[in-house]
Amino acid sequence: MARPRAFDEHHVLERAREQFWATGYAGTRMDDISRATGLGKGSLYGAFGDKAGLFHRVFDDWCTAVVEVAREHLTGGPDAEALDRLSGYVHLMAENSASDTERRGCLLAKGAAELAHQDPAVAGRSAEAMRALLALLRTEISAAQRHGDIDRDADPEALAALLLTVVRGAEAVGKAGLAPEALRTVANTALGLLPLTGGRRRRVTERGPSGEDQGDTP
Amino acid sequence: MARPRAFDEHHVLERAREQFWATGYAGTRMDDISRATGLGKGSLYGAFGDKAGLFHRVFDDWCTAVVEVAREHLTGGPDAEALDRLSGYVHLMAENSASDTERRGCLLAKGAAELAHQDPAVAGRSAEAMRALLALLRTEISAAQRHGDIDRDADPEALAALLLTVVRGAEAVGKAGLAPEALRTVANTALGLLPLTGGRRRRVTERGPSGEDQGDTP
DNA sequence: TCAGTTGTGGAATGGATCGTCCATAACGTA
DNA sequence: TACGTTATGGACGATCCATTCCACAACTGA
Repeated sequence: MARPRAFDEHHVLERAREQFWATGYAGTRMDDISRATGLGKGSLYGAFGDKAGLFHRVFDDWCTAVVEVAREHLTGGPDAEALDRLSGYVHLMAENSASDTERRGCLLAKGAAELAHQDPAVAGRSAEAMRALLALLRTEISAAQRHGDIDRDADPEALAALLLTVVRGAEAVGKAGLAPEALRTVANTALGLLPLTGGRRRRVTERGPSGEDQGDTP
Repeated sequence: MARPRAFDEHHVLERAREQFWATGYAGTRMDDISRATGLGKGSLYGAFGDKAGLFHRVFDDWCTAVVEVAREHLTGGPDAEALDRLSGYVHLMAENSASDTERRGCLLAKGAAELAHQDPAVAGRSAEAMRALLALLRTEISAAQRHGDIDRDADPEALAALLLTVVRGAEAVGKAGLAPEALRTVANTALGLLPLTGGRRRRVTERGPSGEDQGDTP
């Protein structure tokens, strides 16, 4: 009963995200979102409460997506390929940061930077995402250790925290203006320094034509 | 001739920085700054132009300070202590991020996150700071290689980029909510994975009571 | 001491912005 | 088809905010 919504909520959130992503929370006007989505203020406020509510919804969805990407790339395969999955994920994230020529960065980082200090909901949600990413990385590192690719004596929690820091750090330094090639190098360097065992051991930090791919992962 | 300024510019910039740091660029009102500094609008605009000008000034000073801290910790010593200087710097930065319980993060990261996409001045200044930090780290890594502490075959540029990413990444994940102990661990892990030589080789990634300091640097 | 110049604080201004309100539209149900 | 309910969109009100303006203060040089 009653009139049904004429808009696709998912589509509206997507447009709203574009706005918040480009100009931040405080820098985005509800009129911008109204124009970008084609929705009138009445519908916007009726559906999402207020500006903060809309942002929380967008931010929450983004955090979910970030963790989901990690989950897709890191889980669901044999231990024998765990190291390749880790490598693939780290390279993918570095490539994302490197190819972000517009310097928009990641909304998770941007939102946390702008609001974590003032908004407990944002602070909590971003912290939850960090914990989830850390857990996914730790699980894969343990898998690679089980298969003997990574030194069994290494602390998986510590290595996971390092890789998470490298991935998020690449985003940060990329946004701050470090050259894209340098970001790709960072992924190679970090992966090359992991305490690998036997046949997996490599020396990706050797001098040479910089930025070349070691060919182990896309 | 003419009436002299009654305020200390340095002091005013300090207070303005506190405001921008806490609430970001768009989230800070000139009234806030007027109240925080005790300066009337007339003086504020007379001295700094407008809001953007004031922010640029604050941001520029902050970037200078960030690079200066690195310079103080990384330069001016014998090659024999280069590795210790690197270790000290990375630990210091991680500790800074870990002890930032208010989640304010670093103004360099916060400003770049909010404005790099829209403001070329901010984008340029942050990129310049990144290049300067990278150069300082590379120089010290080369010094440690000359002295034989770090593997001479390693690419100093790549290792510098990695350490920069770890340092800035620690700030980012800390702001996003990763546990402070994890940040301290990250510094140890990253330093422990550097391709050290002979007597300098350590195994800081071994499992054990997590977060313990290896005792090599404050 | 007087004139000229620059600094100071806060009121005033004009435009932007969040959120509300309301007349109307679109649907299910009786 | 008539009615109750929810959606829509844009005008509107109240506030906020960056910037300007101005009357006055403080200082220097003559």
